[in-house]
Amino acid sequence: MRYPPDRKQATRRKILDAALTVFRRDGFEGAGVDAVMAEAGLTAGGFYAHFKSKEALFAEALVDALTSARLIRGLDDDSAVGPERIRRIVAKYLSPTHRRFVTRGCPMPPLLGELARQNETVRRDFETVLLDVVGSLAPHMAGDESPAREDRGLAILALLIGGLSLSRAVADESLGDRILAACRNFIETSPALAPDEPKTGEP
Amino acid sequence: MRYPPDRKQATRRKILDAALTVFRRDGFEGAGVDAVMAEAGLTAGGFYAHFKSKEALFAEALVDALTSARLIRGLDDDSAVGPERIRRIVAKYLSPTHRRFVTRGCPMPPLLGELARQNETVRRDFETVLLDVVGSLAPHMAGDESPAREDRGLAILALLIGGLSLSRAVADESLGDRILAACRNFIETSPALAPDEPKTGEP
DNA sequence: TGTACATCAGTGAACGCGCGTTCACTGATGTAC
DNA sequence: TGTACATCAGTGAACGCGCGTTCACTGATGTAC
Repeated sequence: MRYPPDRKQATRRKILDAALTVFRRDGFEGAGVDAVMAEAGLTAGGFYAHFKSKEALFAEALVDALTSARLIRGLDDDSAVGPERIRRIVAKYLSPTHRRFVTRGCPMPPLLGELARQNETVRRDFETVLLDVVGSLAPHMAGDESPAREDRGLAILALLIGGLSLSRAVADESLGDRILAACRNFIETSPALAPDEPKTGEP
Repeated sequence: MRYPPDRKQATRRKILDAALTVFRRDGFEGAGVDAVMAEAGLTAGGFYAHFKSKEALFAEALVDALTSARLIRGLDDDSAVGPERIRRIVAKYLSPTHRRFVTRGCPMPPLLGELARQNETVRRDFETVLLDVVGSLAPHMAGDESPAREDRGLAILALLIGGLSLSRAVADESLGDRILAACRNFIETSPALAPDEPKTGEP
């Protein structure tokens, strides 16, 4: 190789990161290739040396983001195990801070609606990472049976996404925070975080 | 008045209905004024005799849809009262049928992400109807205190929206159905539908 | 070390296209007498 | 009842604009000797 591939790889990464920022802020249809490249400090023409199309970029950026989703995988909370870990993830996910910083937050709330309109290939890629994320959540769920814990993981994920989406869609910020608190509380009092035994009296 | 206003009003309604169909299917940015008017059996030019802009149409269509949201208000289940009513709404909302028919379903899952990017006026309009919807849900919630019941309504709504959104974003339909079932089950076992007393042994 | 040449990531102008919006018009529906 | 005129909802062509994509090019980074 006459030319160091590291350089090109680094630019590709920059585009991928820029894409995530811009997509989360303006949506997939709302964000232009120009805007993404400008965010990466480049011009639009060079884009096609790295990606086949805007659609291909979207798929890869989304998968990339979820693959290394520190927040939702609880990577910063790995000291905690079991329900306590879920609790911490939920607290961070449904926080006013996360509500405010769309650009650096979870890509699912701003993009899930548009994703549902994408072709099957993109959605299959997403599906794979999603199951992987749930798989990293499940072991910490209360309960014995493995499929039930995964299902609870899916439900909690749905609640996180729906709650954050709702809180961002309303105009009043304090209502937004109230929605977040309501969702946090709902999870807190759910059996997903309760002690294992289903039928025990109070101590 | 020389010209019957009923005729114009009827056309306006047709555009509003068409808009909802097209917006739910293609999103706000994805749907063109041409497509909306075609769906209504009209041509694009006539649009501006009814609405100031595409954005104004979006706001009005969304509010209109939620104002008369039969499904989520449980208007077809008014025989049931209390938790049983919530149960029925949830079962319908998180059903494979609802997952499949985006075009005639709740407008929030496909449009919430884009709504969060709209200006404050639109979001304030949405906020008002949202609180009204929650207000129609709350009285049927388990529990005594009124604000707590509203909060549970908000959380359940978030879970409905998130669950349906997730189920539509994955490629595999059976996984979609599994997500729905997981969310239904999560609500079913939550204290929101449980009997009032927090500390009672089994009968 | 120095010079000539090769590579290729990134530039920027150009393309065709579809969008939201405007506007002169048409023709069906009404009123006047 | 019939004829002339007025209204105005809806048409369809046109507009400027920004989009995704293409492509001839440039110039920095490398190799050859």
